[in-house]
Parts: sequence; C-alpha cells; structure tokens
Amino acid sequence: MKKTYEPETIENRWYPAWEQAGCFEPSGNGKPYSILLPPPNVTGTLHMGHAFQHTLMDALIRVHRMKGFDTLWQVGVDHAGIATEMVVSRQIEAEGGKRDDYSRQEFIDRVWQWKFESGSTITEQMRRLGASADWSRERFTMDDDLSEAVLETFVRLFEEGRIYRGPRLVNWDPVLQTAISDLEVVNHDEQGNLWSIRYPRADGRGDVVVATTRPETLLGDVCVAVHPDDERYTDLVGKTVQLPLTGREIPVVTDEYVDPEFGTGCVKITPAHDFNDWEVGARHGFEPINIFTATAHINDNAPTAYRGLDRFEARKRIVADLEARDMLVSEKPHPMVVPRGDRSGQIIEPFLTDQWFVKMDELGRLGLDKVESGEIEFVPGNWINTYRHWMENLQDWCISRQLWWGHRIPAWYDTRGRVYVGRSEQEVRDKHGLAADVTLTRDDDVLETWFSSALWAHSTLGWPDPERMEAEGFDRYLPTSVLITGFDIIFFWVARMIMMTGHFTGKVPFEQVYITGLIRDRDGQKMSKSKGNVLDPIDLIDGIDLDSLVEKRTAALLQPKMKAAIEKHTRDEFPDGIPAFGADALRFTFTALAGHGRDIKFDLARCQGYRNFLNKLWNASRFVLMHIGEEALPAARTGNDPGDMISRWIRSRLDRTIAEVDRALSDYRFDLASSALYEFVWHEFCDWYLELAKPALADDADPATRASTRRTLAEVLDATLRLLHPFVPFVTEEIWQRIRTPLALETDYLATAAWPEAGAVDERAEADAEWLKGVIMGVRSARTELDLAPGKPMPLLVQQASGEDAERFERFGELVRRLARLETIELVDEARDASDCAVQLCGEMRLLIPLAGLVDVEAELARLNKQLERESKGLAQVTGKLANERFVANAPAEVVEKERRRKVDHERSVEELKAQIARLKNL
RNA sequence: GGGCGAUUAGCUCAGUUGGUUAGAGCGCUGUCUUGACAUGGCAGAGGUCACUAGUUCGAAUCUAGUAUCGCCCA
Repeated sequence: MKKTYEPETIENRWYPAWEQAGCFEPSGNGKPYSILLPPPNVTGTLHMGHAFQHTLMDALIRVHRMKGFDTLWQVGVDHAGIATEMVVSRQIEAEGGKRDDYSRQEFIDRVWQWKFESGSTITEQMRRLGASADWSRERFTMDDDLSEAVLETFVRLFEEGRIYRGPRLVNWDPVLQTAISDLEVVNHDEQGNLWSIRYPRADGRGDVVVATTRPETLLGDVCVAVHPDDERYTDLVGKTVQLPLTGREIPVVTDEYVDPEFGTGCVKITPAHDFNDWEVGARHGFEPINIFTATAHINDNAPTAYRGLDRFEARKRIVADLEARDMLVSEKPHPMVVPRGDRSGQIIEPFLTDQWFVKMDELGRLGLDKVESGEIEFVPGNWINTYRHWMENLQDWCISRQLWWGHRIPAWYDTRGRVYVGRSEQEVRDKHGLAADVTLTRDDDVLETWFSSALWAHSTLGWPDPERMEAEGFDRYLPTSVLITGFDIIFFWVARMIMMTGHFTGKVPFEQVYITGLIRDRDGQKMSKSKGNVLDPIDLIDGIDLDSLVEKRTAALLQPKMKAAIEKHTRDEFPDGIPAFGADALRFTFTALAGHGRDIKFDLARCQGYRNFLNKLWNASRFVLMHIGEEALPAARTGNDPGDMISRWIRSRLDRTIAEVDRALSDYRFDLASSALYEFVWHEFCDWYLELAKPALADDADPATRASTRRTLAEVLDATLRLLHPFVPFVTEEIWQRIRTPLALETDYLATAAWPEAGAVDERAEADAEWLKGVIMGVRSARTELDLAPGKPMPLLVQQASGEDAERFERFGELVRRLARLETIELVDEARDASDCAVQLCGEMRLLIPLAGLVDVEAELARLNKQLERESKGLAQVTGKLANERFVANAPAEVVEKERRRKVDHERSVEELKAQIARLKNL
C-alpha cells in the first residue's frame, strides 16, 4: 500500500467490478427495501444537490443491502420536455439549420438521436459517485412501457371526468410558445413603473385616473372598477368612460377586489391578461378581449396603429401616444413582482388558450389524507405544514404543453371540433362508431413532463400491465421505503406521486419522505449559473485548476457584465483551484453535513478534512496489515481473551459505535452517524487502540497476547470498514480486499458483506481504559505545561494510590510507561515530600514528576493556581446548588447524589492543590 | 399581509426527556519528524448559548415578547 491515500488510483476499479458481479441487483431474498430516485432531467448534469441526495440514498441502500434486505434502488431519467427541445433546437441552430426546417417526426427523431448520444451523462456521473443502483432496471419516461402507463392514466382520468379541456388563462411563455404550470413560474422582484392614466368620463363631467404597471394592456380593458364602499366614486358607478386610444366606451363597476388605498382607488380591468382581472371580469359577465398573439405581439383586436408591435414596443408607443394626448398623468418608478419562466427566463404572460387540466378537488383530498392519516410520514415532521398548506389551496393542474417532445395527448377531433379520447385512433373510432372516412385530427399538444414522473412509483414497477407488474415485483417493492428529495419538488412531484399512485393503485408510493436541506455555497448563497458560484461535484472528485474553474463559471453567462465579479470571487475563494478529494471524501462530507436544517453551506475545508480522515484510515489500515500479514491468521479462540483488556475495550467501543450508527441512520441523522464513525476511527481506534496495541505486537511480546491482538486488530478493522462502507464505498472496498485472506472471509465484495451487529458493552474494560487514559494524559499534560523535554524519559512517583490503582499499575504499568514516556513508575507513601515535584491530580491519586532540583517554582505555581481556580469555581457552583433546600427536596435523588459526589471531588482537589501551593511557597 | 425556520467558540455546526465545568470539525497558539499517518502526533487557548421577561429547585433546552436574518406563499 502506498504511504498516502490516493483516491484517483483506487476509485475507478471497484465500480465496474461490483456492477459486473451483480452486487446492486435485488437479491429477491429478505425483507424488501426500495428507494425511488427522483428522475433527473435527461439534459442535466450532476449538480451538488443531486450528488448530496444520491449519496444519502446510496448510503441507505448499501446499509440495507448489507443488512440482508432485498434492496431495489429504482433509477432513471425523465424526458424534460422544454429543456430537451431547447437543447436540440440550439444544436440544430449551431449547425446552421433552423428548427422550422424539421417536421414534427423529424424533430422527434433528432431528439432521440441526441438522447442516445448524450443522454447518459448524468448516469455516468452517478457511477463516479458510487451510486449502487440497479442499472438493469433503469427507466426513461419516454420508454414504451412508461408511455403506456401515461396513456392509460390519461384515458382513465378522462373517462372518470377528472380531465377536461377548456379556454383558461394560463401562464404563457411567448418565446417558447407554450403554456407552463404555476410552479414553473418564478416571481422576481424587479423595478418597474406605475403609470397613471386619465380615462375621460363619457358624460363629459371630468375624468377618472387609473394606475397600471402595464399600460399596453389598456387595449384589452373591459371596464373600470372601484371598491363598493369608496364614496369618492359613488356617482361614477354605472356610468361609462372613454378608453383612450381605442374609441371604445367601457363601464365603471364595483368590486370588492379593488384596494381603495392603491393608487387612485380606480383600476382598469383586463380579463384576458391578468389573473385577478379574469375573476373580476367573470363576476361581472364581461367577454375578455385578448390583444396578444402567441408571441405576445399586438393582434387584430387592437386598433390598426398598434397591430404587429411586440409587447415592449407597444408599451413605449402607447405611453408616448397617451402623453401626446395629455392622457398621461404621471409615471413613477414602482417595485413590482415580475413572473418569469424558470426555463427561458422570459416574462410570462397570462394568456387565454385552450388547455387540458386535471381536476384537483378529489385527488387533492386523497393526497392530503395519505399524509394526515400517517400512511406517509415526512422527516423532519414539520414539512407536513408546507404540504398541507399547498394541498388545501390546489388549483387545477394544467397538463398540456405546446411542444413536440413528450407524450402526445391521446385526443382526436373531428371536423366539427368534437373531441374523442382513447388509447388509439382505432379505439376511438370503434368506441364512437366513427367510420374510416370520418377525418380525425390528433391533438398537437403533449403532456407536461411531471405528468409522467407522477407515475414513477408504479409505472416503473410494470403498471398497468399485470404480467409486467408480476415480473417487476409490484407487490414486493411498492410502497417504496423512503423518498429522499429536496423541498423544492414537494409540489412538483411528491404531492403528484402521492395522488396518482394513490388513485390508481390504492397504495402510497413511499412510506416516508426525507426532505433534505439545500446545498448552498460557502457564503450561504444558493448555487446558480447566473451567480457563477456553482460547484461541480466531479470537480471536487477529480480536482480542477483555477483557470479552468474560472473559465467554466464565466462561460455562456446570460449577463456578461457579471464576468469580472464572478472571476474575482472565484479567484478569491479558490486561490489554488480545487484539489482532487475523491468521491469518498465528497460523500463523507455530504453525510457529515446532512443535519436536519434547511440550508447546508458547503465549505471546501470540510471536504479536505474528510479527505484527511480517509488518509488516516488508510494509514491505520496499513499499520494493521503490516502486523497481521498476508496469510490466514490462526483461528480465533472461543470468546475474547479475558486477560486482554485492550482488545475487550476496543471491541466494546466498536459495539457502542455500531449501535450509535444504527440509531442515527434509522432517524436519518447521517451527520450523527458520520461523526460517530469519525470519532471512533480517529480518536479511539487510531489515537488510543493502535498505540496501546503496539507493545503487544512487538517481537518480544507474549505470543498469546500477540496473537489475540493481531486478531482483534483485523476484526475491528473489518467491522469498521463494514460500518464505513455505505459512506465511503471505494476506499473501504480497497482495504477490505486485503484483509479477506488473513480473516478467511468468504464474501467476494465488501459491498455485499454483512453489516456488523452490536454486542454488549464491556463496562469493566471501559473503566480500565478510562483510568489508563487518565494517567497518561495527566502526565503528558503536566509535562507540556512545564515545558519539560517531551521525548525524554523521566520517573513518575504516585501517591495516595488505592488498592485498585495499585492493581491497575500492576497490569498496565508497562503501557503507562511507554505511552507517557516514563522511565520508572513507583508507588510512594505520604512521607515522600512532593515539594521538588510537579504534581498532577488524577482521580484520588497524586502523580509526581520529580524535577531534580530544576523545578521552576513560578511556572509550577502558575499551573497549580490555574487548576485551583477551575476547581474552586466548580466547587462554588455545586456548593451553591446543594445549599438550595428546594433543589435537594425536588430534584431526583440520583441528580442530588451526583452533585454530592462532585462536591467531594472538588473539595479534595481544592485541598490538594492548596497544600501543594503552600509547600512550594515554603521552599 | 400569511406561514415556516434560524440565531451556540473566529468560521461551519451538534447538543436526546430541562440535570457534570455547553461539545465537535476547521482555523488559531506552543511543541515534536517517535518505523502506520506532517493529509500527522502531543498539549493548549477560545463561548454572557441574539436580547428581555416568565415557568421551574434547576433553562442553550419550555412559554411569551423584541431584534436580526433567511425561505415559501399571496
């Protein structure tokens, strides 16, 4: 083994071996344990959020696999309608072509071609991270079987009356020219203007002033509204006003929706271009006037002068024309919320179109019930509030998208515009008795991507085909055990899966939902391409030099002016680029950071710390391997050697660690599991156990103890590697392969080896070890504080040793001597004057280090006084507590007893320290 | 405006049912190249648990309020 842990040399060889050996396939035996991967976009690359969540899923999957569960990690990607069309369109443009040159079928063929060439980036990256998924069951939402599930779902929902089509105001992306759902709209706070416009009264008695942030929409105004209680306008209600620039007259109505405090208390109502106005218009029976084309250019419903202008140009022209006619009262800067498409970044228009919707009334109730009843549990539990709030305010779900790539809606229209829904055109014709010569035209729209991912839990298990369901283990793996995801897709996906799987199978898709925090950068900022603070998990694994990182972060920016700032920030945060930490260190960082908070700040220093941790593990393993050799060790004796306290102690600590890791994992406390392992490996196994074991491993050591120590070394390392494996699979497999022979282990891979079981704690051995550590640390501490040569062996005198202390020195004196670098240890009585010694209290003992006349009285006094101060403070505190009668009367007896014991200890220490100080002062 | 959450060491965070002198990692200080490991060892320093009031024998922990910050929704 190399002296230093080098992840790059070991991480590439194990994954193919595991995969080829079929380690990740469900065993078919044992209790089922399954996890659904939230399918990432086929266009995507692995980002930090994926890497984080995948690490947690993989850790759970690996633990359960090792525990003998029949584990299934269902993976796959979704077809990402809009994103994929954008990618392929750009590709076509880059080749100098135009999307319009392609027919629908030709375009779809290109998309498939792209998918085969570039669609597996993210799944390859998942392998780099060590994700132990069953790739033989990988699915794509456009696969034939999943498409069949989509078709079946749509038809059944339609037949049940839960799907309808109709003209509705939807969020329209005029650039992508498709509807998008509420969830795909991101509201930005932006600076806009508020224009106040004069609308003359038709009766010539003055005019009213309305305020608007979108003056161009006045072309589609149907009325002006005021609040019913607003006395300023009482005389106006029922009258009409002249709509500027159009020559139309529109009425004035009253509506509770109007806020009398806002602007003048008069608002223009444009039902076709505002969601609130739509409601107002509907209440008063107005026909909406749509003034935009699908690309947000002014259409023929507007006066000729404005037709064909795009929305921003139209605004300028209208403001100018109003001003020219003295209709513009004022123009003021106004902060406002601007809706933008999450894919295109374009301003979204409320736009009147025919779209398909799923009714959410009953499905929403079902979705809420499954959680309220406890069938599905959120972890951490308070996410139920967010979920409940959403489910109680559900809008019908707009599922149609004006795209080519996706599941085409199975609806056909005859020449009279009547709609027929069925699994195929033939089914529709048969069902409705339509002759072959009746022309049917299929709906051009596709279903949004989330519609198919909502079926992920049951469609990947063969639904709706009974044979496939049987073959895939539908009954066995559904409900899945836990879903791990971020809060950002609770509504997009989690809620919709609960509704769809619940409605069609009667089952819940998962029993628990673990909502992870969001990975942010070192400063707590959300990582985003436009901010230029994105970290690529692969760069953390392989490393990247500074110039490449800067290049990567500043390439293809939407706002090129950000480039300088991003470059500076990047050079500031990563002056030397990013070193190669390896997948294991990255994984351990993720699990260590995975507390139950909402935000996780990702700091490179943590990653480096855990890389160092793995180096420690690596070197400890080298040490163990060096001592156990490459041959099979002699068979274990039955039970642990009762004489070997050190071995019993480390096994006891190991058992505690196993129990702690088990408990932490069952609570999804990956952070606690990681820190328990870190603590055990570094601070117990390496810092103490290996040091304590060294004397027993020496050539001249007692052969029996040596043999039992070698065996313990190997066995504890074995168990430790098993415990660490779900977190850091590569390095543990690499090391473990080298202890297979010495321990005569039969399993081929650590990936499928058994998880250790916690045994009983050995209190006696732990007490011995605590005593031993106390003595050693006492001597070391005194030595350093007095600036005594750390390497030089010196004698130790012990006063006031009890019978037990004496007996322990008998057993462990040699270890104390070696680890504390002592020449001799001698138990002495009170007669020995301690004034020429440094004194260290240790339990009831006094540890004396003779200073051979070199005692620096000032230094020793300072040291003793510092201790005295600490002890006095403790004593004062505990004395105060015990002096409080109500404490003694009310606190549990054991708490009071504990305090009494502490008091005695403090008193003795204070006394001892004072005595020694007095002795030194008398010198 | 409504809802959720946070505030503990210089930084990032643990802290269970209220009960030792509130812990860890990183950073910092001193020291040491000792045959596993300098990606290291050993020893240290460092906290008015945001603030105020309350409940309690006892509060980082429970309650109310205040301040600051964050997220979601309208």
